[in-house]
Amino acid sequence: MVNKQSKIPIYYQLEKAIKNEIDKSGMEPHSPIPSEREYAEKHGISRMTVRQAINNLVSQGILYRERGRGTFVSEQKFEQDISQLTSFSEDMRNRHLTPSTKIIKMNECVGPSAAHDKLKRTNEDVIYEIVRLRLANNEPIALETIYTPKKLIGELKDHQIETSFYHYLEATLGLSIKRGFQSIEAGLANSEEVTYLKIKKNDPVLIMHRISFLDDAAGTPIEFVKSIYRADRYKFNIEMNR
Amino acid sequence: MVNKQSKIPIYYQLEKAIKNEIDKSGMEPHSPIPSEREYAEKHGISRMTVRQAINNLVSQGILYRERGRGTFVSEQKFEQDISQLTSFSEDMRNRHLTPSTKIIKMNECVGPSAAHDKLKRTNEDVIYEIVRLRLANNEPIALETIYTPKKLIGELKDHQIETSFYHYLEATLGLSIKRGFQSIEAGLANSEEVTYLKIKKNDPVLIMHRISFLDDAAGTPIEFVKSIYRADRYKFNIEMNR
DNA sequence: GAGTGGTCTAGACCACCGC
DNA sequence: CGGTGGTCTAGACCACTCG
Repeated sequence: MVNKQSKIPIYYQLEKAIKNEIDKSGMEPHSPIPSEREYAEKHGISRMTVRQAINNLVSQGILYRERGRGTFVSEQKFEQDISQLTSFSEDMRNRHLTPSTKIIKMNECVGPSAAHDKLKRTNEDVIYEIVRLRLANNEPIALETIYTPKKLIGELKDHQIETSFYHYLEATLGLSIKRGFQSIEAGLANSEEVTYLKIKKNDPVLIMHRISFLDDAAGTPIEFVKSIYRADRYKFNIEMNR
Repeated sequence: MVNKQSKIPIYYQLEKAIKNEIDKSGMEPHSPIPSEREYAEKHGISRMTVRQAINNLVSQGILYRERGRGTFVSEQKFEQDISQLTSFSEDMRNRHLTPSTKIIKMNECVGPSAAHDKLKRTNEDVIYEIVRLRLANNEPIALETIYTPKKLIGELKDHQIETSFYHYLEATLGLSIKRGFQSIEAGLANSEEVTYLKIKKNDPVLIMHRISFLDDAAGTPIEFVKSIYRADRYKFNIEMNR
């Protein structure tokens, strides 16, 4: 029930109440909720206020309207989760595979370099170069090179990057990643890649570049990554809206 | 100026008018637009109607509000446009290239086939198979095969698919595409691809598969596409959120 | 205090759907 | 036909910002 004396806006109370109703009473997708006029009368509020509550739920993808028919519970609640930035480890777990990591090498570099440029660092800044072999169910899938500024990461030990780098950034350092730009190309494996990925010379590979940015006002670049994926073991899946 | 007699909703007219104002008059980010009451008085409409127009622009990321201060032009206009489903033609224009198309062949097929399965069609349904060579600045970029159900598309003529298939679906047929699933792999060019794309045997290529769905309640599959991109001329760019 | 956006009311007419 | 959501009005009071 909504409380008209409360400082909390009525539309907001109603929004939460409707959401609760759907979750608790286990309403099926495509089943109708009461009409706007019913809600208005039941709570003794204006229909426009009811509409504001329902509008919010519609834009959250929880409800949908059909003119002349009514308002219904949506099927998919997570329209926002489309095309999410994921780490290799998360990606593999989504595919029901077990990720693991083998560190090939770790260097500290000063500029100038492409990585200094991409990460918007001065040439004096130290940047880690970390090369890791990524495996799924113990099969090599990708050879990955991460560049990340020491100033933001601090001293790095091997064991900290033996699992998920994203997890380390987020859980241990408390950094929050906001977004990233990826590009995906095709190419042929070079001799180093052939060795680590256990494929043949000139086998096709997917080449992924990514720059990720922190969720701060400046949108600070936090990592620049180049990954080489075995084409016979990996493909990118993307859901897109129009 | 809004027309109160028009069948087009006032809020929608105003929404477009404000958007135009911002684009045309080259308003800078963070500069204020007129207040809601000003718009209401100027057009002789209710403030609630003005709010509906502005709300839409806010949710599109074009404007932002600050309580007690006003409504302002946003910095980034296209937060929503992340990872958008785009046609080849749109994609090329975004890259400042001129797209063109050469139709290789067009068949009508009945099932069973993988396309019938993907498009959720019965074996009796006729499905178009359209093979097109896609060029940018007259250079071959991709060899594309589209499967689309005749039931939804109607009779197809060559000239209707010489430009953008999406444009034909949307502008001519009035179909609205909601979302699509894409996968991106790497592979080696086969002899047919070599010929059309003017590359060498065993050159690397990007293989893209896509299924797109209509914006109806059922989410009807409207196209299943396989595209082979020249790896030396094309890469996919994706912006992702976390 | 004047102006802004945020919330809310109590109506109204319309287009559309399903019976 | 009655019920639905879509649009719109002409007000109102509030919380907030700024000079």
